[in-house]
Amino acid sequence: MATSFHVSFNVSDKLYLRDPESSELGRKIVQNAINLIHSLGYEHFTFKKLAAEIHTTEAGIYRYFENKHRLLLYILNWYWSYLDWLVVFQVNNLPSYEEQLKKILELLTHRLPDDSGNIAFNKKNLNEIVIRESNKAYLIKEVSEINKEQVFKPYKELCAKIAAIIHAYCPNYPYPRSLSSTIIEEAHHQQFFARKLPNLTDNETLDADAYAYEYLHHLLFGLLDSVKAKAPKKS
Amino acid sequence: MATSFHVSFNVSDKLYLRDPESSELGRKIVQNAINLIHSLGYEHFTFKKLAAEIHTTEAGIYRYFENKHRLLLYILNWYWSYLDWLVVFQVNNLPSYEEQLKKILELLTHRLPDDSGNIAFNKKNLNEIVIRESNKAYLIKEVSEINKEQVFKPYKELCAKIAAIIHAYCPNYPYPRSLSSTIIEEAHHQQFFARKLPNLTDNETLDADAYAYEYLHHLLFGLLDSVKAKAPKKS
DNA sequence: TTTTTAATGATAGTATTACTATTATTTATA
DNA sequence: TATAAATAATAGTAATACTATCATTAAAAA
Repeated sequence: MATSFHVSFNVSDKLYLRDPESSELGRKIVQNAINLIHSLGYEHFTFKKLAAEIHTTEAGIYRYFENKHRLLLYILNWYWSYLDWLVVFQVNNLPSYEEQLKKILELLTHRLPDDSGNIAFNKKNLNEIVIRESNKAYLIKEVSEINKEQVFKPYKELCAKIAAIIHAYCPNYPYPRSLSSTIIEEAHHQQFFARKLPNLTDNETLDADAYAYEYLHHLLFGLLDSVKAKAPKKS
Repeated sequence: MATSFHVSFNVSDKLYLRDPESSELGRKIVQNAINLIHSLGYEHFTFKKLAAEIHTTEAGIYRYFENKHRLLLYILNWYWSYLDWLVVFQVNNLPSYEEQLKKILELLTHRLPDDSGNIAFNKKNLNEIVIRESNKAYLIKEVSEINKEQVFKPYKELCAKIAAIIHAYCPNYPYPRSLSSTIIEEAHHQQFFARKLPNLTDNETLDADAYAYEYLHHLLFGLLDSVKAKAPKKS
């Protein structure tokens, strides 16, 4: 409500039954859900276990979220909205599109910066559940129905924002949105692979996040610069 | 056993309790699982529903597979092994590495060819569950433990095979394996997005599979050719 | 301050899921 | 023909994914 950037953001009110930002219990649910999904994995995470963790009851959590998928979506929407906000405030004012794209790669491959505002969530855990669980939010049979409820809006907006910068950097590139979604997805996948299934990557020495950055940097600029070179400025 | 390429392939025997290729019931389980996962979605798919479908009992299915995740892994391993086989027999003999890579993109973005052998599975359904469900096989907390049981070997081998062709086409490219896994993953994601969340892509006119092919073709060759151009042959 | 409302806590209960166990029956093999 | 192996039929358990009810507490309105 206030102009402080606090947290509600764009998160669709379709995602919850009662706004978890509006109460202490609500905030505890989300905070602890992040940590519990992180430690158990989404499949083994249940409302009953979460309730035990925060000394409330299962029914108490059901008053806030219809089911655990909605809660996951809520967390991811928060993350996507927050990244979007970071793009607006930490990226758009950088002097060149190249710098902007580099900064975006950094944001996508590294955990959320610590400095930023009054955020109660464990950023390391949040980052790791985004990497491991975010695909489960949309790779489902019901994707088209829930898409009507705007629950992917923050993801689409983030994707569009990055696509716009790609387009600005290289107006001739014909697939800015697909490249944007590819960068987002692979920022997560390549980190996951580098950590858990390293044969699927070429990493040998770097941390997973640094590796994903290097790889995507090379891919993004290799591709875009070659397109720029082929179709030189008309002016 | 025979040299006919039938189906058992590389699929690790850790994946099943009793080999589903060894009996009529086993084959029915896998065949119908593909169709039922396709129509219900992995999350709503249960052994009880599958048992009803093929007029057997839940316990009967548990004799073949420990749980539905193992069954999914079995199906995916079959798919990855089969693709690997296709790469060996339909790709490696093509006259140029460029042709080979194009053929691989075609195989990754289009459903399995109909001609190929005595395959009882519904290829359209198989292809669609690979697109929608394959991430759920490895984006899990227990990935490292199950990885020890070799259950991702076919995926890694496929990835390595494609990486080798990428390397042959462009020896200077420093990330052939990551690019290979990216191509595989995005062949599926971009198709899914083009169908279900089209704002995440730039597709307007093509079928999802054709779009994914075009996009990845442009990405792969745009990138590799620019690397080739930068570091010309030393000979 | 009292009244009303809203949120929470405590408890119970149901249908489905994810299994395991047992025993009888059928089918294949020795 | 005996033996073993696979399947069918049935039952049962613990956990999951919810819904419902009612008492208590805290917050807001009168």
